[in-house]
Amino acid sequence: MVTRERPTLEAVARRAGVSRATVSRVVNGSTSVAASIREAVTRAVDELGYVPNQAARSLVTQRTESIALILPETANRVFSDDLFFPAIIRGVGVELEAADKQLVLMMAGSLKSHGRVERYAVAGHVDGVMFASMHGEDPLPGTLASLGIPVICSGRPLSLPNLRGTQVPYVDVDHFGGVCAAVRHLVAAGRRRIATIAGPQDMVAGIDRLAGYQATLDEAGLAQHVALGDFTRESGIQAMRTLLADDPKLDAVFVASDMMAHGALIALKDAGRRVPSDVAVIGFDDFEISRYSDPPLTTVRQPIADMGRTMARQLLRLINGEHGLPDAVVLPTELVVRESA
Amino acid sequence: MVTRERPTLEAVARRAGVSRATVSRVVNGSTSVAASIREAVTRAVDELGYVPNQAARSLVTQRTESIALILPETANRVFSDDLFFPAIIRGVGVELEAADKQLVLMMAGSLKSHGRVERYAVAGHVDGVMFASMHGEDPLPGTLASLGIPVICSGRPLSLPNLRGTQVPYVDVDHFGGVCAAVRHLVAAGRRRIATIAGPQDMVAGIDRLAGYQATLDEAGLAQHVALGDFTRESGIQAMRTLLADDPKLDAVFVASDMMAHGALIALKDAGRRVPSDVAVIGFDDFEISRYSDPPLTTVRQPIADMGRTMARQLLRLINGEHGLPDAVVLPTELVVRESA
DNA sequence: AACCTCAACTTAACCGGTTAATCATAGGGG
DNA sequence: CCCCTATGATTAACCGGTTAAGTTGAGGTT
Repeated sequence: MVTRERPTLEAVARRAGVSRATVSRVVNGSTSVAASIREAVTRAVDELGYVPNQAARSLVTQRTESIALILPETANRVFSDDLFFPAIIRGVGVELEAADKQLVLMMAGSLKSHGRVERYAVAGHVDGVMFASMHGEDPLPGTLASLGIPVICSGRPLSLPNLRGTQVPYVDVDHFGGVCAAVRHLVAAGRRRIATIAGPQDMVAGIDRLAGYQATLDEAGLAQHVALGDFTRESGIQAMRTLLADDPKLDAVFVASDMMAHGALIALKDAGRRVPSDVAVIGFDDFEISRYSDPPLTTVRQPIADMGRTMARQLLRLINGEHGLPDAVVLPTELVVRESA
Repeated sequence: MVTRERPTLEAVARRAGVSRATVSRVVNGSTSVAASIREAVTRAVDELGYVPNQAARSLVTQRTESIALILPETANRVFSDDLFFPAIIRGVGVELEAADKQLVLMMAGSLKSHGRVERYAVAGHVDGVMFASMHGEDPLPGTLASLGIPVICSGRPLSLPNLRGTQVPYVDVDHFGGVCAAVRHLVAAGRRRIATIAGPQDMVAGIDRLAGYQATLDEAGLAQHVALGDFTRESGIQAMRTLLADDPKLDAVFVASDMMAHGALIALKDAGRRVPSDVAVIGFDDFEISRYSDPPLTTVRQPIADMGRTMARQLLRLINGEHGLPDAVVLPTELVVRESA
């Protein structure tokens, strides 16, 4: 294993018979270098296989060309996270690759890791930080932002008001609108006893989706039946059983996540109900598995990868010091009608 | 947005009334610093909120304290990748966090991105590189290794022999053993017409699993029926139909991935076969969804997160210059018996 | 008291780039 | 013919750490 010495600017300069500064200019594509010299330098670079040392470069430029993505590694991580984060990562990755930035992934659940993340960002190891759907009210984004570090969140952060004036910009999807479309679809189909399985009320996704359900039922003048779940399939099963016990004659249920919706389908089948004839079911997410459930699930599609891309784009702008960026970007959701409703 | 000046070593030194070198020693936990001085420095560090500048540090130490994980962003990415990579990432993340290293994620599919990855690694931006299950014969791991960069692969790399003597170490699971256990289970249950849906033959997972099937059937003196899939559910459906058409009386099928196994279940139901009474089905992966399929899937569990952890551990050792590391670590697989076989 | 040792600190060189300030040279204007 | 100005290169300072080499002084020897 030969740890071959890597050529430095100096070496290239000597070989090309010019100064370090000139080589630096050529490498960074500066104008005002004579064509002949430029060509000589380029040749030397190729011959030696020169690659700039990023550490040296960032030391002086104060830029690292990399971005951190923080994933919440919470105690109660749920399976659907494993369907959500890859899509986010993919979206982010595409956009960063185009901008030739690197993606640094960090998990942050414990307080200890919070410190780690903060120190890391503050140490100037990254040019900006993205947070993927935090649970609860996490102070970290605000803290970093108030330290002058470019930050963006996926999912509207909870408790925005009192962050000492530091508004953390975010990208989210239109939970509310999507749910309204879903519930109206149920109403329009003549359903009148429409229940919901809501998500955890410490997450925006949980809160907003429940709000959408409530608003639409109010609008239609129908009674509400709410059960709570935590986005897991198992909790969907439990919640569905509870709802059936409370109101055996319910004829539809809007479920705040696909994973819970699958749980609901299982519970309904166990209870001898047919979907959609007895009970209509609509989920939220449009994960791939929902195309293959029994019956295929009608659901609200959220553009997850797009969220990742948008986050990355916004953050890059922030880093470039662009002004007048929106505090919030809300991407549209869309009702995908299959067979369950 | 106040981009507050970060304090430097110099500032801390002035405040504590000592030299930069002394502060550096304290920060790095060197011995041979008087307790009183150490305490004064620590206080200054706290008061100023000093955090070392990583760029400056790596410039001299030639270490970045970060590790790259390369994911293949192939044209035909399949859904099961989204179940596989998060687990790998989680495993890797846990191990790196414990070692206080950072994880840099890179996608590498196109040739262009190959160059990007190579340049990045060569630029000394990371201390080592991990490759997650590459498709086909990818020269990149070998290239980097021969450049003296610590490298490790998840999944035995194809075409090892001719890499100019550079053997790339890897971590893999015991595909062969797992499949043997699965197929023997079928044989022991009295199944005699055992088909298989194999994975793509340009991936070790595809190749080894087919080999396991073939070896076990040889051993049992049974005839082989092979159909090929590409690890997608859709291809599982197709392959199962083909197998049924070829041999309507088959009584078992080993499927090389859970996702394809679900496809097979769908196709079998469509064809009016009951599982497991008519046809037994065994998959490979043990993804969470397989606990909830209809019927719950008997499958071979592979410890994916463990693979990530092991990869990270091995790579860290490699980076630390430990000798006598095994070229290969093969983790055990385990048959999980549910209801489909 | 002079000398040596050794622990603990400081000095200064260095890592590999960027870039402001400086300098050389050729061309144009008076 | 001389001076001034561009143009394009070089010089050198700097980024913020680490660490080898050098300095200082307290304590132990003889």
